[in-house]
Amino acid sequence: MKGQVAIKDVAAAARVSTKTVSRVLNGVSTVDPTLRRRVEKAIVALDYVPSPAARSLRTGTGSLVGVVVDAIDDPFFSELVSGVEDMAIEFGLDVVVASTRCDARRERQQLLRLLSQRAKGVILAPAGEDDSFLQEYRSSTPVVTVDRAVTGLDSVTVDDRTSSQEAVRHLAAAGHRRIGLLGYDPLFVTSRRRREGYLDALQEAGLRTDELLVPEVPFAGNGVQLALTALLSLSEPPTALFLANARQAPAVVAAVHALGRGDIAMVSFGDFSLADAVRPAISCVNQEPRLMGALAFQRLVQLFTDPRSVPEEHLMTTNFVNRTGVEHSGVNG
Amino acid sequence: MKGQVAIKDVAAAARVSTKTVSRVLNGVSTVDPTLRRRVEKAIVALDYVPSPAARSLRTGTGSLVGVVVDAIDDPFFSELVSGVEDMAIEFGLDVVVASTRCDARRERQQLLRLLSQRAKGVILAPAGEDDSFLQEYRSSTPVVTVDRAVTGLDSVTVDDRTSSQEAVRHLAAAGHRRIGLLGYDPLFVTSRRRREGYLDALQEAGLRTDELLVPEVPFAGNGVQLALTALLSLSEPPTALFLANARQAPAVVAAVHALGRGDIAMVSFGDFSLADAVRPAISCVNQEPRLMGALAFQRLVQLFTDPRSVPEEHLMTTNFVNRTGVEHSGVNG
DNA sequence: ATGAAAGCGCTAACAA
DNA sequence: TTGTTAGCGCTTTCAT
Repeated sequence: MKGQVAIKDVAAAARVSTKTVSRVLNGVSTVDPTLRRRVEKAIVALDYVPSPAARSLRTGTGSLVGVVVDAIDDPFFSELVSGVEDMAIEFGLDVVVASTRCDARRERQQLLRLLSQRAKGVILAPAGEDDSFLQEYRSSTPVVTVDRAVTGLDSVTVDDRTSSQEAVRHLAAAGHRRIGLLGYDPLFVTSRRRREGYLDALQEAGLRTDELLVPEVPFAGNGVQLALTALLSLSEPPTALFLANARQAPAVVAAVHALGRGDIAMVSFGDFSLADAVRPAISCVNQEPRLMGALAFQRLVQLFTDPRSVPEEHLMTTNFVNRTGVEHSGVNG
Repeated sequence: MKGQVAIKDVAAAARVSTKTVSRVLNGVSTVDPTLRRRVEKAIVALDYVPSPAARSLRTGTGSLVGVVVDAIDDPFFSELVSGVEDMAIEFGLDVVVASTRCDARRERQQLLRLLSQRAKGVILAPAGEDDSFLQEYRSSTPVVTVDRAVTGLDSVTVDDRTSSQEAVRHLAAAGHRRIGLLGYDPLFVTSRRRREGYLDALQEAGLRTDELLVPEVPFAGNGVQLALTALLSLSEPPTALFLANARQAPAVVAAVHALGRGDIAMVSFGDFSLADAVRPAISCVNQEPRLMGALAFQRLVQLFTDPRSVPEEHLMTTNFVNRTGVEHSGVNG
């Protein structure tokens, strides 16, 4: 518990040099089994724990992995972080979290902090558009991007466009002809892709598109409610909504219910708690954020051993959780 | 960006000693303004960033703050962590997250990791019952406990008993005479306190207590569904439920709806997403996890300067979010 | 296969 | 007020 014991104490106790202890610690195979045994015994006896600081100072890289996301209290990202942590613990690495609030400046600041901490690697949900900064950053620290891809970097993302098309297709198949898209923020690639998928589905179903049904809603802030009421007061209001932003989805659902418009069908990109409990139940594109985190971490580990490997853009498949029938089992709806 | 510049480079550029640079860095006031200026200029010019590793090695303490909680993907804790992070960023500290999964061994392991990292302080939601370990730990690292108190340690918690009483009182006032308590796990202090508050409210309303209405549900795992169906199949089933565990609350709500029993009134300890959107809407005891995190951090900062100050048990007030009327505005219910 | 010595970047003592 | 020296705990030459 004291943590005062240093490598030299272990060396003394095992009557070897500090270097031999170091070798044992790092699993160097060219150590005499007898000595190794002595060292291991001394380590246990003294309750020795190596100092990450000293190691980091010497080697230039430590046992910290950074996870930089929009916000850790966003369920999508908190699950993702949890997935990362589960993996990290297996590799004996610690997870430093940092949120960007979708602010490029803050993102930069957080990344630089991690750089000064000599983080061993970074998992990042990129907010800024400044790719050149990331490219340069990448040259000193392995980076794997999640949720949103950046060309030239490793990434783990989902196929936003196709998944969205599939989701909207369900609404069209249910007979809806006026389908709104709520949560479109052109600032984000994902958002733009989801809009494309939405348009694909409309075209596929032979429905005409209508700009009025796709209001722009800033990702941050709570303009969703406004956009929703605007949508509903159109002369030809939508009968169904595609919620393209998992973060805002619960707010929209709540607002829809508060307005007493439970008749409006909704499908969401990204699952969320109680999506199956509201009436009517809400079908979702399931992104599996936890798995996304785990995959990103695995890729990061590969980059540790092979930092110059050619960037991989891993596309995860999504699965559509259809809750169309669910509404009939309740007493409501 | 290179991060290769060390203090000696700055010293050379400013034509002072490294110690003077160090003084400027640490805001020591006894530095000649002229020299200070020169140093600051050099720092900017060289884009110098101090090495936390070296500093930590030398001083024995670094810029890392640990947050050890049950699970970071639990909305309560992810909000709490977010509150901590917001504060930490202001103090130039980094946040390391670690989850315990309510496992005492894992908690211990995570705490020891943070110890070896020489974390400057730890915010902990204690899972283990081994207080003596924590007391000893405390002697080397400042610790502030959240959600659950440990005697002898600083803590930020809510008044579980009184808050629960208030919540259950609302159910009694609505005319319910058979009120169940779901989510009781005697392993946790909070859980026991909430049960007490529940009993207080029953007594206050002159309702008889019934052990059958308070099934024990292990905190981890998903025995809630089973407990729920057991409750509902009693000869005298409850007409209302007090959900004492925010984590399981959404699952219970979903199950209740899946069973088509939207007629059952529910009140939850801890607010959750869409509690206002389900029908009937669910009133909640609001714990303000984000504020809890911020307060814990503030206390931690005090402990940095005064590590031997007498432990404070900060009790946060909760506010009851009454959504009783909400159910009438929807088309359902 | 093992060890001695140097040094990573910083700050605590001490000296000037 | 400022600088010099030493050393935090580890790993990396380089010698043995």
